[in-house]
Amino acid sequence: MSRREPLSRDKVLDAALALAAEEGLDGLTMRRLAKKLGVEAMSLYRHVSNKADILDGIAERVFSQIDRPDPALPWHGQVRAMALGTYRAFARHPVVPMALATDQANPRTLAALRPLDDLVGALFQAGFDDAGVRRAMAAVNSLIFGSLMLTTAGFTSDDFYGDIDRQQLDGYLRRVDPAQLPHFSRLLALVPDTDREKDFEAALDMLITGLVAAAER
Amino acid sequence: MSRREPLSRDKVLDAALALAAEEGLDGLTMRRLAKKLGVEAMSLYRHVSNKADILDGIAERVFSQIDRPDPALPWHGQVRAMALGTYRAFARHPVVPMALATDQANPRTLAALRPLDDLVGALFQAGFDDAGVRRAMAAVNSLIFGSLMLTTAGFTSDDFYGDIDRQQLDGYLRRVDPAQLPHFSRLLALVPDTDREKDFEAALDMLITGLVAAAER
DNA sequence: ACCTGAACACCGTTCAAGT
DNA sequence: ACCTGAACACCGTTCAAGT
Repeated sequence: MSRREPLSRDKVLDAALALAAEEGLDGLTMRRLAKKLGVEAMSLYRHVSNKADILDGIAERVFSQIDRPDPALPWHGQVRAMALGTYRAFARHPVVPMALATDQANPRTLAALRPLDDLVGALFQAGFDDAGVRRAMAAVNSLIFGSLMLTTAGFTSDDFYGDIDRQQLDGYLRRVDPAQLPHFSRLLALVPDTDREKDFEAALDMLITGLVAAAER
Repeated sequence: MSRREPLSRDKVLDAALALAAEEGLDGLTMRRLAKKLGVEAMSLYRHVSNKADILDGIAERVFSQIDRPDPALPWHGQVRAMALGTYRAFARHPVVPMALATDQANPRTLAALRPLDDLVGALFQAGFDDAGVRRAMAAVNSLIFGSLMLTTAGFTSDDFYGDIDRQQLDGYLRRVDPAQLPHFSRLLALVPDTDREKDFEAALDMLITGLVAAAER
């Protein structure tokens, strides 16, 4: 990968997202990123203040990909659209929720906070008071990022159920004693056939049922 | 800290939990952990196979602190008790959800999976079919771990709102333009006064309302 | 203005060596 | 049996130096 034109913040962030997608959060190092850009590690610091800045930058990008809700929708329709859009945006870049969860990324720019503002706006439309909005916002955000986390990490990750690691699952299934964990082992067999986005939608609809009930009280 | 008796896996894990509580996930390194135990880093490998093993070990400990649900409770009472107990156990050890979220910990022992089995068991009692149980389990787990993640990281963390960082909040409040983020900035002022466990309970109750409605259909 | 080389203070882990 | 010292291949980041 030869490079004549000078680097830029955008090019660094492009490469960082690509590298993180290929190698995971651990694989995203200043030295590897520089190599990918055909440059020495220290050159990156001309365009980015440090690694935390890179992680904030890629997180902000993902936040800014989230569509704004249609204000003509009823409030719970807006919440649903926002939540699903947020889930989809981050599911495309699984390292970003990981960086957020560990506080390695914490973007506080307008672009990153806009989706949150839209969500909060929809919840105020529902008629919650301030504390009610705060709780509802926390509930929706928790479900989104928790779902991403379970999607991304652990025994339900694509990685684990990918073709390569299929044998690991078999080994795992054999190690889980159905006599000791009867319910879990019954469930384990059907995890590979799940559509995670559909599961998130189901969870979201259950939460929204509860939100609507709470708003009406 | 002098030490005459030999090390053991349990002592290593005790020290690891303590160090992680003091220094965070980043501060938990083999070298620092060894120093805390009055030993060289390489001695740890006699009692633990590597760092991932330590993280699995402390995660398993937290899982095993979760009380089993009272089988006399109705299914949704069992789910509620499990979820709250899980939240509380992990809230006491915030580095563990972080390690789980980034797949640095992934314990697969009986002790770690027992709480999950109990949760799944309660959901089968509700009358869901296999796919319904899987979705309900994902919903509950997502809400728990997402809530922990929001509690632990980012602008709602204790760290951020601790006495030391109070000025940071003020600076943040000043940087958030109410004209640009009207709803979010309205909410921001009251975040410091929140009881995060109470907020989790509110979110959980909303989700359970939705779960009950889904089970009855 | 933009990039680099050498250096510093760290990591996890290995391996042969000590007691 | 249990612990250690030196070493290896990495990190993020600094700083003075190159063009």
